[in-house]
Amino acid sequence: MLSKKSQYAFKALTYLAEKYNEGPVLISEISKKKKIPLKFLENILLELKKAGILESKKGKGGGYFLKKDPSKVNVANVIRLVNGPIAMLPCVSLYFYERCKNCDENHCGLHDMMILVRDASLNILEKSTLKDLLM
Amino acid sequence: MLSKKSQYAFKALTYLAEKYNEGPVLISEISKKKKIPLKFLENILLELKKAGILESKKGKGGGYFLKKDPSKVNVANVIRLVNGPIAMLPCVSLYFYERCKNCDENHCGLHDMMILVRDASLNILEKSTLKDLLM
DNA sequence: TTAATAGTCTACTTAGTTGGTAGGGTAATC
DNA sequence: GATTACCCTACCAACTAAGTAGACTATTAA
Repeated sequence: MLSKKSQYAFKALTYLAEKYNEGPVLISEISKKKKIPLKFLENILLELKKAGILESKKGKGGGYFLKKDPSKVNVANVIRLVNGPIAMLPCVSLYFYERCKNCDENHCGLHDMMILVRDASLNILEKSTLKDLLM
Repeated sequence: MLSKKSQYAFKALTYLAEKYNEGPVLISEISKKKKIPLKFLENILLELKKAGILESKKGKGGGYFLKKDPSKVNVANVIRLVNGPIAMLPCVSLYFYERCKNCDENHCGLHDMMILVRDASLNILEKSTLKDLLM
């Protein structure tokens, strides 16, 4: 399941996507409009900035804004960043791989099945961008 | 991600699937062969029994065994039972549905995308059984 | 019929994560 | 140079995951 943090992140990102190229948006505005706790949102936006998805401007007239066009921001990457692995097992994760203990990956039915599930999910998430989330 | 508990459950179930129709198997045997903490495994097997997946026999010569043929035990159901929802959001879950707060499901791009992901995953998990996990 | 066996139950512990809050510091504009 | 608004550190309560302890109960073979 996606954490609340992830859901907040997507709400904030879609809000910023709607206002792309309209200049910086205040944290407090996003917080109010999307009903996200202000200080919690601060952390999330900061993290997104450090990951290169958002950009910010300080001082009067400052705020946050998307660094790239919404159609260039990949949904799978946002999930990995804020929520963690997409795969259901560490031993089938592409970005958070960990070897299985007590289990030979070459002879594990669960392993193989989870690769199928991962690829089915990624097939959708990797192709989707922030733009696709707008309605 | 699947919890350790879920991974243990699948290891135990596949072990029992391999020994289907060979009579009851001791918790201690499964624990030793699959390297699962004994008391933890006890809880898991009991839960699987209460859910109607396993059957048990007490006393000498007792143990646990599959109630149905491995090809009749659905992987998706085991995950729901031991791990919880398969969907990435409560508002798109079939068995653990919860309405979204502050968000209209009919006008939410994330909602729609997560339905696609859910269906792609279920398409694999609902069709798979314990038999498919054997190698 | 009783002793050994083996599952069942209740309760606890410990560590880590989630979802926040508080409050001050620092940098950029007007 | 004051104000604005981001940035950072720390803290907290509630919950979940993972595992442990120990007693209890039912079965069955001798």
